[in-house]
Amino acid sequence: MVKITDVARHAGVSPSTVSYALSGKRPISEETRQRIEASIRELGYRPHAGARALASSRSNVLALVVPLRAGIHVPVVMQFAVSVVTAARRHDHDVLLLTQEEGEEGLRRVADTALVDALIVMDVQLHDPRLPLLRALDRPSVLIGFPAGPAGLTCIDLDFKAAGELCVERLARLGHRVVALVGSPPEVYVRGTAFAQRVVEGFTAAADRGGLASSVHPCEASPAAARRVAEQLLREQPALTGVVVHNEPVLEPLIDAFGQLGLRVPVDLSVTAICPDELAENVRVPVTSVAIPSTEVGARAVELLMKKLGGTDVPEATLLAPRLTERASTAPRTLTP
Amino acid sequence: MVKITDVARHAGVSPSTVSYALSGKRPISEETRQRIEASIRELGYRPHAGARALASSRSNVLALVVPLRAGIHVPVVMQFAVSVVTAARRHDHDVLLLTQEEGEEGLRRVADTALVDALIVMDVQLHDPRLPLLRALDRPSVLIGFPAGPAGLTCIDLDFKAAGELCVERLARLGHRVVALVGSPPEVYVRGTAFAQRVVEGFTAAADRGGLASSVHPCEASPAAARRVAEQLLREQPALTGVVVHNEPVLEPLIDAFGQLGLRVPVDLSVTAICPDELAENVRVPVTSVAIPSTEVGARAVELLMKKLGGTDVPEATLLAPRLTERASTAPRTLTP
DNA sequence: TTCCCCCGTCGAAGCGCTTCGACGTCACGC
DNA sequence: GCGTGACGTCGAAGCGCTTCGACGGGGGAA
Repeated sequence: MVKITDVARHAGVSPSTVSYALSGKRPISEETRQRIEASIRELGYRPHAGARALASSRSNVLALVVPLRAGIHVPVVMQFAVSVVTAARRHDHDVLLLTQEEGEEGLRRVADTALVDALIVMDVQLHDPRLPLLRALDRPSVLIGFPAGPAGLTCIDLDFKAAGELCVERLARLGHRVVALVGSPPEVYVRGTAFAQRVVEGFTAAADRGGLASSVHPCEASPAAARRVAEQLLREQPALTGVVVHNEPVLEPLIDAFGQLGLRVPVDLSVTAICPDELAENVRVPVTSVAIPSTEVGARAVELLMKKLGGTDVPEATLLAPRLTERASTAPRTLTP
Repeated sequence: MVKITDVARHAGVSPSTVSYALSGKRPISEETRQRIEASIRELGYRPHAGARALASSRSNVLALVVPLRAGIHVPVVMQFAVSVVTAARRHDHDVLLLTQEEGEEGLRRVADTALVDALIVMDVQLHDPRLPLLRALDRPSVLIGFPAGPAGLTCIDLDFKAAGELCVERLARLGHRVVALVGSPPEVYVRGTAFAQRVVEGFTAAADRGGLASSVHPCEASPAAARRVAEQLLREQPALTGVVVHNEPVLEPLIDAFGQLGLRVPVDLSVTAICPDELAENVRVPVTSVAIPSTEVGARAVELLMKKLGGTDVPEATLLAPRLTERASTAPRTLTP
């Protein structure tokens, strides 16, 4: 293994000079720097991560805690993880993958052993048991999602409430007066996943504001459940013409079910969704949707963390404005005379 | 921060004794060990990962390289990643997440800086540019998937060839004489992804062996492409009664398309698939399938790596036998008189 | 009883890097 | 012309842990 002393000897300088040339923490003459860089290349030098971490008390590793639970859409998680890794690399950091399963103990472990410098936590619950720990930890963290009491924490997410509102407003502007929300599986609400609830809030608020009749229907992530919900909607709200879907796996089955029940999208029924663009585009009828900007959230989370590591203050809350893309699943309400 | 010397003082022993008590590399009397463990708990001691890595030249971190490409089924990757993390934790290791994008340079970096002790590489291509590097690296690695020349490497995967055979044999036993394989998107074959090709090999070999008429059809991952393939199959092989699908996103759309073309599954057409059980179970018609055992592959990959790290020899190739689960999509061929 | 060896523990020497203080040199201002 | 910084570099002191060699003591073999 080639070490910093080898480089130093080869370049005719002291090890500390090599270190400073690498870190830029002290001025080094252009000429010396060139010589050092040449030696590094020639010898193929790579600083030892452990030694560096020990001496500098910085590991240049971020922890990313991913959820495993039922009812969350896996591709979104993956896309998010990839964007975190990519963003982290831009800042010369790596990413350690932790599962939710490890829980608080896992967070404490990687933080206390100085394995990581900072943490990103996904799938935050309204009353997440990890919150006190994250507040107490000496390492900065960023949460994806908003808990009930976000004070003292840094949180970022799509503004799901605004997303819910946006979907309803879109339908209202198209003339729809009776709308329904097909939401996440019941267990997601039961455990208090913030984003699911916020969609409901936004949906309901916008419907009330606009004087629309509305209802909310949690739905299991199966085609059969989708079918049941479709039947129920028809039975209970025969005047229904607008549906908002916030449940990825059910989007396509639901549209199919409506079709089989004699409701054509968008002729008889307009559908909007909150889901990844990729999904919205690949349904039989491309769906007007608010995108889940996982890539942007991931990148922004890393930026926030880097600022915090650098000692800069960052806002406690970052809400990304929803953007709705018009596709083929929405149309003005057909007025029945 | 509480360090090993603090624990040592508190327990009335020397730091080295604490270290040995922790690692078990030298015998420590039961009584002393108890005292040390009590001190550790009381003081909340956690060994500093960097210091440990520096002194022991073991970071206790594994690198996991995940693919990002088109045509691979994301939930499988995620499930695999989670199983690697879980298995690694059982061996007191953590997992560093790398993206394919980082390429060879990324592998070299984490290996040469001693950030990781070993590597797991997913989505190996037949002529993967990373192979020479992996052979040359001083750290052990395990590949998920088999390249063209696996000598000197440790590889593990589902036996996709056997899986292809199994699907055909099942159809043959049910009396089907004309079969087709709907495979991965063309680009997957173009770039030489081994597992896709092996399915084709197995499929073709078994069909030939059984004297079945067969054809192979790569297929884009979109409902429209599925529909086109279905139409093409009907046109070109009117006697077709058995289909093997190795393309997750297309499984359901394909069955739908057949339905719309007047072919009922399994009455007119038997379908088997190679895909995650979770998907096979959630199609309109639950599909008889060979599962992709991502969880098992992940866990086994970690075990292999641990053995290699421990100096034990491991087999170069580990092929997991395919297992077919009978569901509703297969039936004996209806003999037309 | 004596010798030897093994058990349990200690002390010290690093692992490879960063960082702090120090020092010489040069340019600039007064 | 001399003080005063700033610049560029060096040496040494760790960072917290593991590990090697050593050593005292006790038990078994001879």
